[in-house]
Amino acid sequence: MDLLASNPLILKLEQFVRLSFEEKQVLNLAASEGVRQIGPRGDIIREGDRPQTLNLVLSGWACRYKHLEDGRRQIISFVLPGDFCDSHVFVLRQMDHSIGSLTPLTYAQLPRRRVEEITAKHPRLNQAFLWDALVNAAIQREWTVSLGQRHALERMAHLMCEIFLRLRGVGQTEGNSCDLPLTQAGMADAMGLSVVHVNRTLQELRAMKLIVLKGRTLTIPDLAALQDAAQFNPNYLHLDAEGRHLDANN
Amino acid sequence: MDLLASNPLILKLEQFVRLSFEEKQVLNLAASEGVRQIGPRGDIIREGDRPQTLNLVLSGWACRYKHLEDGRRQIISFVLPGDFCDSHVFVLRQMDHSIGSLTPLTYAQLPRRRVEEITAKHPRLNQAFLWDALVNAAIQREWTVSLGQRHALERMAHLMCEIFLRLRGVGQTEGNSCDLPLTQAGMADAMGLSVVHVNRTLQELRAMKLIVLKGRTLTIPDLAALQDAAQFNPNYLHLDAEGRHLDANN
DNA sequence: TTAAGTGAATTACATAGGTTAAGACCGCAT
DNA sequence: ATGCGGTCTTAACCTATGTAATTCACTTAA
Repeated sequence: MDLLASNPLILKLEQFVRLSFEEKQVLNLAASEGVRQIGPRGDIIREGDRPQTLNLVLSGWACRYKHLEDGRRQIISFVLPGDFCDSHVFVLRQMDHSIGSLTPLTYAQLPRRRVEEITAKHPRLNQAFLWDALVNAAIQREWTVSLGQRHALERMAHLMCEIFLRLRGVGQTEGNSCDLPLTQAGMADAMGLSVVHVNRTLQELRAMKLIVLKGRTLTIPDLAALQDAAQFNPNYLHLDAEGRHLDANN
Repeated sequence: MDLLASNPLILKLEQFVRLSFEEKQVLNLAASEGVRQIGPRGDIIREGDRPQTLNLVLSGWACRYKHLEDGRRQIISFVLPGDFCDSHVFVLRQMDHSIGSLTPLTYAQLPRRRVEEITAKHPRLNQAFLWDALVNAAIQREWTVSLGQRHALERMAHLMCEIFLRLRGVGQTEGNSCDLPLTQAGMADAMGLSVVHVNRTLQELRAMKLIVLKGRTLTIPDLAALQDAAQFNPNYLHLDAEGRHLDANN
């Protein structure tokens, strides 16, 4: 397995800090232990669980979600390759939400002790994990803005910009295309819209030539145009080049 | 100043971990240095800023918010007494949102070095700060659920349950009443509703006898009933008694 | 080869919530 | 006391989005 070149966690963190060879080795080792697989529509963790491991997604998509009592469901965020399922959970008693797979999923299950060991020995990795957690918080804030203020069309366009850029950061895009393994029902749960309206909105985005969506493949012919339609400002992803200030000493 | 008894940060953190006398002293000292005041409707930090200090709210309310280009505005979260304005910001380059005061505000401005010193010397405080940050993330996730799935009435009821419980945790309630220094326009910006609809919804909550709202005082005659109306489950605030497992050794 | 299941698309209709506008109320500065 | 700006309230009307139901395409499984 050629993890050295393709470990999505490394690719992601290197958007923030250049890692030393040793640090990369540590991450690769971690990502090769305790690897699990599950099919689509499975739960990795359920609300109420008290996980003693940290899960790192290596390939496939998952999502955080929460059900209301009457069956309504909200997808809270997408967990993409290179993302942790439950960073720092050890501090809280129980999960306050569930995490489920949207596609077949490969993930590494790291025991608590292993995580603590890595962060203790490698302060810069620890720093990078913190950066990652802060970016996730920023994404969650941006979802608040989308759900609160953006109309259906803007909201969908915004989500697609975000997903495309996040996937690009972990080497999962090809040109202006990427995978979008979401059903319209999935999009609906994520955006707080009905399935019918998701469909309408998708048609509209297609008619405007802002997206091409065939099967599970999303193509964005003109990213700048899509960003405009979404009022998308990438600052919250904190990918600014200036972020690369913590150079490794190798 | 009798901070020992009333420092809201200490009150909040002690919901999670019992602090030693020394740890409390450290927090009190921090909260008494560099104290600032500003009036209502001022900005403490603006999107794009690169803060070199950490602000701790001692009294009054603030909010995180973001503007869209056409003037729409979303309040992303409320910053209450005992809350940090910008935890861990040092890691990110720039603020991706602004923080403004909703009332006259007192806050302590801690220089970066001071914060790093405290977390380095007092691991349990560091742990408690982490708990706090994780609870904030959980609150943000719950807002995602509210904005995505809950109808206006549930959403308003939910917000009021949350605010009441958060304020109770820092000793800012009296019986079943608390301060609610929000205009209806403020609520609208927070809940993604129009002012008119906030007004309608408030009338409805009043008619159902779920809340009494006079001036800036909110009274909740029957918290359980309000929670029901909101489908409110407090688990995401992580206040479970079991959380008190990290007892101090004093 | 069919049957069953899932996802996409489309139509007709219903409604929660938005918009605009106008009064009423209240504190405050002159 | 007067006027003024902020806030709340209400009304009339409008629209973005939801609901329900149907059809079509495609896959899988027997």
